[in-house]
Amino acid sequence: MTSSLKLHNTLTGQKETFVPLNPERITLYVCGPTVYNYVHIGNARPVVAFDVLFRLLKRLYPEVVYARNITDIDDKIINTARDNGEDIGALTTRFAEAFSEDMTALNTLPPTIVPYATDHIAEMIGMIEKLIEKGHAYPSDSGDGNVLFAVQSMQDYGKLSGRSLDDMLAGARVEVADYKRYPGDFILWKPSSDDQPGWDSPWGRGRPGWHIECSAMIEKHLGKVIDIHGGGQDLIFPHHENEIAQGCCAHGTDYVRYWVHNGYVNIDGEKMSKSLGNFRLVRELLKQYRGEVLRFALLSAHYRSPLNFSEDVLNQANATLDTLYYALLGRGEKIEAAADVSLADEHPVIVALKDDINTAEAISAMHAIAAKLNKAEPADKPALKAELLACGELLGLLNQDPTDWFQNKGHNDDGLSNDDIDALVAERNASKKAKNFARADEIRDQLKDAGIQLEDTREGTRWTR
RNA sequence: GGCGCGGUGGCAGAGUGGUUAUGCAGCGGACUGCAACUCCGUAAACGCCGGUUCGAUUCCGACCCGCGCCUCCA
Repeated sequence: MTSSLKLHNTLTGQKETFVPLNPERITLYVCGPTVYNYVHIGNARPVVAFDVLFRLLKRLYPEVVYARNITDIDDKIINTARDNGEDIGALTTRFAEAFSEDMTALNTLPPTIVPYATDHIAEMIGMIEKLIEKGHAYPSDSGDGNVLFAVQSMQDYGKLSGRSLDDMLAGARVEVADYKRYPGDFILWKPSSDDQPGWDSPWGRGRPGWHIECSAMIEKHLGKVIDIHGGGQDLIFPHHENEIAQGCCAHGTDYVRYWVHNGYVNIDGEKMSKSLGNFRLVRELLKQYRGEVLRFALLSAHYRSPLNFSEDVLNQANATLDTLYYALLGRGEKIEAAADVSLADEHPVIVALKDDINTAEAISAMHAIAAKLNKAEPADKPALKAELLACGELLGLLNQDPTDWFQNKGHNDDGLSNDDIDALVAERNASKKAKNFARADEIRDQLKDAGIQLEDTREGTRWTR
């Protein structure tokens, strides 16, 4: 009997055994970006975390359909385009591409489906009509073109975020507006002025509210009820709460079986956010650190814990990856990874990941394999190397050639080409042979000052940058 | 005000009612012309106060501190 996948479900606050609706076809949806600027490392956390879940699910089940949307209609987009004097379509295309590039640099697999909100306006309108029909939504009484969801029409509204309507109003931060019958009601459709993008609808020319696109795209691509819906904790309320309201009330069914939310990336103990301005763009970080370093840093803590982001964390991630890549590189001998090695169902790394995606535990297990690999007899190395690589594959790590890892750290600020270095290394070896250790050490120090380390192995000298 | 989360060794970060997390950094040793890598060994922690228990970092309660959501936000 193999252990089963367990996931923390925000709906119950418990770690639960994952029981799919249909074990032949797993459905996963993760909220993607609203494309009006570059994403920061906090935005990248769910993408990387759920990429690991996607990889794990693919290992455990025959088919996994993973959808991650692009929200390309939103007031922030409209405002940014106006400020830039840029066409909205050009803006959203530009940042959707940038997002895709950044996430590729973090070695995330492309989702099965990347639906765009503006390709699903008809589905959204259809869903809103259904909600009105069933008495869960209404066009505003003033006839101004707004359509609202009536939260009081839903028995257990607030169950995901664990709050009652009374609690929410007590916060006194809900927007009271005269087009709402109840202050907690939220917008499904809003009118557009002539200079704003809009689509014809039964309620006049307008555009969708924030939450409806996810519900409509989930129904179209994954079904009325899906297995797993992921996202950052800050989406629990109102976004996911409202998605539940829309999905459950429109379909008269459940909406999502397992809600999975990742914790924040913090800076100096505070949440990284666009509004606080304390964010670090993935794009900027990639100039200084390789994508794998960023990915490793994001995976070094459990996905639900806060992750304090700092230079220190990134440097440690880099050093730790060095250790793992050294094991793959070997002590100068060539190690060919054995072919056709697959991890046992109860392999420590798989067991760790099945326990609510415990990546820290999985990485620890990888270190154990690396240590074994370092110590192993030559005959045992190919299998261990293959095992370590297979573990890395599950986590989306260690997919580079070890020599490249050490020689191409991405920042060649030493001004030396690989050929220059090879020439100096050759000169040093000649000096060593002539017992001219002073000159040999001089060369090594010179290279060291340039950030290049030398290692003398039985198979010759190798260098790392 | 309502609801919720967390405080682990220098740093990062898992986990557990009683025996090592793990990694980075440190220290000692082996290897090396000297290094680096690797190996062997080593030190160091569970916010504070009570309670339950033979025994608590792990369970319960209070307290202190930090953070988050209730508004756009991954």
